[in-house]
Amino acid sequence: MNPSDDNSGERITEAEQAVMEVLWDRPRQTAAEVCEDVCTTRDWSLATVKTLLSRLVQKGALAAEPDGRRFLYTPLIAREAYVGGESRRLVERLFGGRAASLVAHLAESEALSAADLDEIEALLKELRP
Amino acid sequence: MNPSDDNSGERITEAEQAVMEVLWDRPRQTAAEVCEDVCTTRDWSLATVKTLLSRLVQKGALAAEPDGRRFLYTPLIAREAYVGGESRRLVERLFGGRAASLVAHLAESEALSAADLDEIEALLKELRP
DNA sequence: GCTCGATGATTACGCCTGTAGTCATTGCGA
DNA sequence: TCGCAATGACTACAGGCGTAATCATCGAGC
Repeated sequence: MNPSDDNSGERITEAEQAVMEVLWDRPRQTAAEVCEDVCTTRDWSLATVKTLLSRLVQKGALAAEPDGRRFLYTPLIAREAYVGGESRRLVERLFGGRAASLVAHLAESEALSAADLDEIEALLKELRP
Repeated sequence: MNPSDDNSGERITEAEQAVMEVLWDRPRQTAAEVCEDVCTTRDWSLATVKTLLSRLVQKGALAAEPDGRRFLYTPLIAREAYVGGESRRLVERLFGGRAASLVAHLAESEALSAADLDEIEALLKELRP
């Protein structure tokens, strides 16, 4: 089992993910800083960001480190873990847990470019000498 | 663009998907028949299944063909299209649209068994002669 | 013809989510 | 020291989702 596989219960929603992304990109930011980044792209108000930050702290996805009278927010779960969890969930839901089926589907539906195929092939070679 | 890419707006939720699955498996079933299948696995009441069927018809995901005083339900969107849509959405959300990254992630996080890797390898060979 | 059971439609309701306003506090500058 | 501006906490609220009860209807059998 991986550490940082803290997939403990609480789901992270799409809006929440947007907030996580900016903190994964650079941890220890204030609410205002996070907003500066995400409020432009998603057209949110600062209040919205604060709510999402609170919910994420409540869910144990973020740590809030006091810094004077405000907080610096830092992810407690790694992006790796989140991405892994979501991927596994999708594979489970849509392909009965068979990840190869997902790859097959992507390939057949032309979601994979020739370059993608190259990349995957290289990956396979690397994974087993 | 594929036909049956009727990804027209309306999202299908997880509960709804369970209903779709049994109709993808065998189309033209009544509410009672669908329930017979899904009510055991998900522990639902017939009423719940009927609600989900109604919502799916409303969303344009199912056709309701009158059969006497009841309906036979049939998927209007192909499972392929649904699976493709969901997969693309995930790749977009988590990997910035780069499907190869998803495969890489699955491989590195050991979500892919040796058998999976074999299968993918065979797939690649098949995809390009 | 009339009642009963099956069936779809309607309504319900609590929780989650997205989005945001307001309130209370508190550190900082004047 | 005192008021202000920044900040997190609390509250709000509409819409979607999961789950289900109830209602209205209609066909079949007596």
